[in-house]
Amino acid sequence: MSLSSLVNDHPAAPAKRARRKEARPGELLAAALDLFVEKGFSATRAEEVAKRAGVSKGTLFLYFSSKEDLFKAVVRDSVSGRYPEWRTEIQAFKGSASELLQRSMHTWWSRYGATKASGISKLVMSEATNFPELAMFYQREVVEPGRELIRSILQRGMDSGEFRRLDMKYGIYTVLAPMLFLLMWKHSLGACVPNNAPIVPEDYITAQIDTILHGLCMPPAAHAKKGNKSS
Amino acid sequence: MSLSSLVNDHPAAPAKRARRKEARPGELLAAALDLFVEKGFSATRAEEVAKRAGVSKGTLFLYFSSKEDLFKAVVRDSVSGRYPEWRTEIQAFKGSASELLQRSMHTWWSRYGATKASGISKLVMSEATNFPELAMFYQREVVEPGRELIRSILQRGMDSGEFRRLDMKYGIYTVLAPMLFLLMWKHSLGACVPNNAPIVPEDYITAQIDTILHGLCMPPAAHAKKGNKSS
Amino acid sequence: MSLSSLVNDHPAAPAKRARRKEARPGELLAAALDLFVEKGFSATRAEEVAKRAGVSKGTLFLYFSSKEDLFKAVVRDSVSGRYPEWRTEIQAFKGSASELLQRSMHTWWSRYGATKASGISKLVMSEATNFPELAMFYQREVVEPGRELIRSILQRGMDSGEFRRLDMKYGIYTVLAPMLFLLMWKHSLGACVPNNAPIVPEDYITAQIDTILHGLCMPPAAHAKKGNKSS
Amino acid sequence: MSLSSLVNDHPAAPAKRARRKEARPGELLAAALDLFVEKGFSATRAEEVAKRAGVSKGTLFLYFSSKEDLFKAVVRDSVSGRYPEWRTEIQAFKGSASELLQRSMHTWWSRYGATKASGISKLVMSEATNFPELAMFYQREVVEPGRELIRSILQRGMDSGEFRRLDMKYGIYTVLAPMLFLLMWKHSLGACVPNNAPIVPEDYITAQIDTILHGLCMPPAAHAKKGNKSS
DNA sequence: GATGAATGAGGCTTCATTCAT
DNA sequence: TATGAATGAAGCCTCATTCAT
Repeated sequence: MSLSSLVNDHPAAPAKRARRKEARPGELLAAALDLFVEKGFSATRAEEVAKRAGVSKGTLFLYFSSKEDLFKAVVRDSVSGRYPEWRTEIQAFKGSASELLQRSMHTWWSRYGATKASGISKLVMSEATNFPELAMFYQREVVEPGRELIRSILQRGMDSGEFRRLDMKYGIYTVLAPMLFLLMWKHSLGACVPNNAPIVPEDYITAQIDTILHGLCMPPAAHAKKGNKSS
Repeated sequence: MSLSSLVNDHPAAPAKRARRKEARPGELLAAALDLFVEKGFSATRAEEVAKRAGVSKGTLFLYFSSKEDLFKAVVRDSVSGRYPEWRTEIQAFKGSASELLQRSMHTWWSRYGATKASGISKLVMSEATNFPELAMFYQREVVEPGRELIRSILQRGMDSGEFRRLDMKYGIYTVLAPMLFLLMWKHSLGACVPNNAPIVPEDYITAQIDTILHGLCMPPAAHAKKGNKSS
Repeated sequence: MSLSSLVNDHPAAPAKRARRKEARPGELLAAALDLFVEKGFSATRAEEVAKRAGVSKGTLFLYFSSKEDLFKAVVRDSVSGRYPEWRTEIQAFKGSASELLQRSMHTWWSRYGATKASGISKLVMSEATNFPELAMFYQREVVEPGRELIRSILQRGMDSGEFRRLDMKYGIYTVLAPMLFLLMWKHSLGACVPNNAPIVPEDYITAQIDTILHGLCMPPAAHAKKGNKSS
Repeated sequence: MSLSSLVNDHPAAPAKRARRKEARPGELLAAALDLFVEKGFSATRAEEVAKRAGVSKGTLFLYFSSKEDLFKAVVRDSVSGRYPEWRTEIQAFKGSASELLQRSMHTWWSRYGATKASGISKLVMSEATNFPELAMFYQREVVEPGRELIRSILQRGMDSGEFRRLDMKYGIYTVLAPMLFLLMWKHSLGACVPNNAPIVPEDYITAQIDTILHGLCMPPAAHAKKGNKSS
């Protein structure tokens, strides 16, 4: 199973030889991705992007008419159409819905969340109000399909009787929220606040899955001595 | 129970000329809150804040020594500084931990999440890497105390046997993640994407609480007796 | 003998009792003198002057129409008409011209150069090009009379045969240059450069007088073995 | 003997469009020198320097990271950095110490004092207290080496028996003071006061040398044989 | 007269963007 | 195409000066 990356990894470099002109936009996008993720939109200097891409400032504007344009291109470029593949893998999964959910979330982290590329999601959320058009694009191309995937996993559990019947509209967020929270955390406070007990993403996810699946409350079978919600 | 006002309510200016030194900081803070939430920290122009507060550029710097200082003041004014009260109310709460959790989350929303002030949390997460000092300030003044509050609720449930024993370190995020996700959503994608099925915060929270408490899985023994959302 | 101060010392305070309105300008001038000398014209803040004078910023502008105006007033105020007195004392001096020169220079230092008030001379030289009118005033009121005094001392020495006959026009600078140099040094580089061998004004003056009177060269009587200028 | 050029002579720009990166710093330095000397450091506007150099405000900061940096560059360019050459020439001089002193002082004037660059010395003394770092820079780069040069001349005269033995610490000022005084005079009072008998620098220096070497007093033995200015 | 809150021109500096080469 | 020097609008902040109280 390979819930492959949601972000293009610019395989550009044909063989590291006679590439140049054709590779330019890709190199610029890669450099811009790095810097936007690292420093945010407004703190990223056009010249720095150019330098990291190995070209001059002027060249950058040959390919992108403005810094905003570059940013939009980075976001658009980062979205790859790998959902079909992912969807296929999920559908092909043999095992319980719980297992599928576990696998999916951990894989999502290792393939996407842990990647620098995940910074794009953080970036889009951060800059959404300044780039509404981009937000809509991202919503349409990334969020909705992702939601759909989560929905399919939950549906599978409900259909099999493994999961309780929940309002699907909000049930999806049970999975989505912890993941996006982790992303945001990693790229914001977690990245700049010294912390003696930092979040270990794998442990975090494991713990979240446990609660997502079984809840905080003692199971009713355990005849809770006291404190049960309805007792 | 009244988790009293989590947010300052800057009342309208006294008259026209009568507004004096005492009112200025509040007016500036209110204007700054509006603009920071609306456009982000970097994109907000000091002069614009002043103008919205009805004063000149220079006046702003009479009350806040720098834009960053202004931001800190907004955070303090809008977000932190109310924890002691909230803490007291939580400790005074009579009822099960589940009920406390429910009340706390709903109240958190109505008193903070639903207000403009909540945009600050989104803002800090968005701009944290550019303003590490601000991020640390927020971490210290807002995040840590908030975590402590959640911890106290969960501990109460565990002590009473109502909640399962969880690793507290990650257990906290079970509560924190859905709330911060909602905030981010509201202020980023949710704010600029037309949606025919928008998240209704109260319903979202209700649903999240249900899952947090009971999990997605069917309870092992109690055959479908509970867990149906509509039952 | 008292070659009294060239600068007014604001004897203002009538008896430290019912002074206020009448004393204001004087207090402001005194405060401004301090600060201008200490920090220069442009680095001195109007508000700081007011604060040191114990009044509000507005009051300052009640008495002086602008910061430039204040500066001019400070300089004009600092010039007192004590030359007649000084002149008298010099004329009354009994002793050789050499002794008179020595006494005059040392006294000049202790009564004026060592005083904070000497900063005015430095200030005028520093700001001369920005305040030409002030420079002319100072030239007329301070420099010319001072030059006249030096001239009288030198003339006395020449008349008595004690001094060589020199072109008086430039001879004056033999005395003036070392003194003004000391002033400048004290208030500029000497004031802000850490120095393990700082100039001790009294020693400096003593040494300068020695050279002024006897020159660097070995006296001809000593049958200079070699290196004599004209030998 | 040729105490070669103490000052950079920024030759005119090559053409009109051809002036490129190599010429810019020199043009900016020349413009800055003009303005700093003319108006002082604080009163000189960065934009004005740029305009006089024929470039835009932004270009200035392409070459100098700040106004202070620009000033340091002016100092380096106009004043220091020529000492080694000068030192060599002094050491190579064949003749008496008196002659060396004469030549050095007159040359110092024609090569430095008479040029615009000398305004820098006046400027530093004027603004030293406001820019301590600048003052220290000047002290280190200009004053100390200059003092060393004077010391070497005096030492030579003492070693040869031509000069009396003096405390070197203060002896240096015998030479330094008249020169710095002349500089100050030229750029402050002398520059803005109409004068019907202005100082003629060459005559001033000649006269000062005479006194420095032989003093004001009649030589003890040689009855008026020398010391007359015109003899 | 006295106050001190308010003003706003103006300074330094940054940086996206242009354009001559 | 590519370059990188040049531009200049715009941002933050200061502070002399004004003016309502």
